[in-house]
Amino acid sequence: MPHDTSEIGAIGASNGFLAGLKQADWDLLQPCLSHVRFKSGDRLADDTLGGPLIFFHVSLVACLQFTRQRSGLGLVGREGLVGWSAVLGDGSPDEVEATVLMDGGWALAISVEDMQRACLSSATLSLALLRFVQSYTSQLGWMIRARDRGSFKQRLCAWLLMLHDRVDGDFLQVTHGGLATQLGVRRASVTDALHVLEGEFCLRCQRGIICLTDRPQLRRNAGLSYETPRMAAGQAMPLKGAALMADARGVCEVANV
Amino acid sequence: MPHDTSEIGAIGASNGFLAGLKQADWDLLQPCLSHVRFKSGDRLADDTLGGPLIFFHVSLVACLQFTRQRSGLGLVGREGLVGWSAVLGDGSPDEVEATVLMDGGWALAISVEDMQRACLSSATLSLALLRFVQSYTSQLGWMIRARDRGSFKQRLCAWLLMLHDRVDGDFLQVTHGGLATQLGVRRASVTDALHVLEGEFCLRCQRGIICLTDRPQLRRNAGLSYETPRMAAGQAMPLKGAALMADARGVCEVANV
DNA sequence: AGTGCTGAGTACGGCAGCGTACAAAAAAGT
DNA sequence: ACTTTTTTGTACGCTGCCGTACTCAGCACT
Repeated sequence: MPHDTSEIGAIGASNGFLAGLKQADWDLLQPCLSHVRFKSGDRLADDTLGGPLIFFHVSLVACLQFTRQRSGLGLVGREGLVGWSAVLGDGSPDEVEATVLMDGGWALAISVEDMQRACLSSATLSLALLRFVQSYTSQLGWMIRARDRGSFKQRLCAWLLMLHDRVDGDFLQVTHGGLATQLGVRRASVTDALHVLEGEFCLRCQRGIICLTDRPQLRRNAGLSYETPRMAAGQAMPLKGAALMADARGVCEVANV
Repeated sequence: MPHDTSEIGAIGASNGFLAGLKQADWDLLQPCLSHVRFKSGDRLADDTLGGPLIFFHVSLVACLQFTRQRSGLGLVGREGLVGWSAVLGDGSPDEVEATVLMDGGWALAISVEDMQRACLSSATLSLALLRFVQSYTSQLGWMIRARDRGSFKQRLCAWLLMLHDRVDGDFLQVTHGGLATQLGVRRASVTDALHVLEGEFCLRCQRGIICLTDRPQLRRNAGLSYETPRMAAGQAMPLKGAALMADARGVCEVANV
């Protein structure tokens, strides 16, 4: 579905990766972009349109996981893209799949061939891609640390905050069961931990919805596992609340985590 | 494979990343390389020589971890390099540090400026870098999954195999305590698990040394957490034993993991 | 109003891995 | 030969999270 380029141009600015590109690189990609709408549970898969695609998220959040595995690996929202590994052109099917988390989202898509062509013709574009993947590795790394050192409550807070950063408003459309899958624990564990957090007035739960009410307290709970990868992605992601970067250090010192 | 009569040329071929470069890219890097020797416990840090450096491992294995954190993130051996994040030039000090695992290793070093210059002038070089980082994310991802789904014994096997792949011979120069740090568990847990594996005749322990004696059995223990990231890195890493890729599927089916 | 489904609350036994601690054995230093 | 340091062996109680299972409350569809 080709679209008016001016429209896409305006929209491109709302994806962190695209917005961060040099003008020349943006000009390379823009003609190839089309936009696609998704709903919760959709997979950002290769075969949505004709060939394999890469998606730049505009208003959706996807969780990544290995195909057929249940562990969640990380989140990608409007700061980035999914499908990048296809650019390398091993031809092998992507071992990671992305699933849309909430309704009402959409993204800009580009075919893998177009992206490859663009990357091969622009080193700065390739490096921009590398920068994004680098921030993703930071996210992965901290997830590992969180599993080693942290309690489940900590990880839960970090995950909720990461999602919150990538969404408009304070309402997260997720179920306890969904969280459990992402975080690799029992559904009951999620319910319990959420009740604790509700007791700390960090959030409120309704059926299928979690409303964050006290971000600072959540961040204190989450500790570095949230702060660090957020800083890595921060340049490309509009931050929630004011002066968040500035007081990251303070938050962590208080929490001593 | 790039070739050259000079010493560094011959040596470059023994680093998986460098060996996989196109001739033109290799020509860009080669004049800037110098080699550096390390011993166990050294950090592959920015200030080893004058400025910040990137290291292509030739005969050493480094474990990555967040600075001042004890969780091990992953291993990089002669298939790759460390310090890549500096190429992106955020200027911020690398949040990840690399520590040399065993004695008698050395690497080729290049200054960050030289590497940046080379990457900016060659999209294929940048993409090669991206490919390596991509294989690293695979390693990280499977570490996460291993922590969610697997037992500690599984993770231990995977880690030993990953190290084994990156080393000459069957002797791993690591202590139980070192393993514990890397894997984020108690030293006693390592000792116990190793005894179990010794009972299965997978390996033998001496003081400070572990000798692997039954790789297939270890792989059966490790499951996909080892097989998959190895395939991702495999192109750049000389594989240990014969026909390893071919029977990966078989191993995993038997293990049902 | 009736039916069915998904999401959430709650419980209980079990176990893997933790924290801590202490001692023996092997290597290294003097 | 003696001391010091590092590495390994082993134990005991604890706890966070698991697996399972059953019930109840919202919401959708007819």
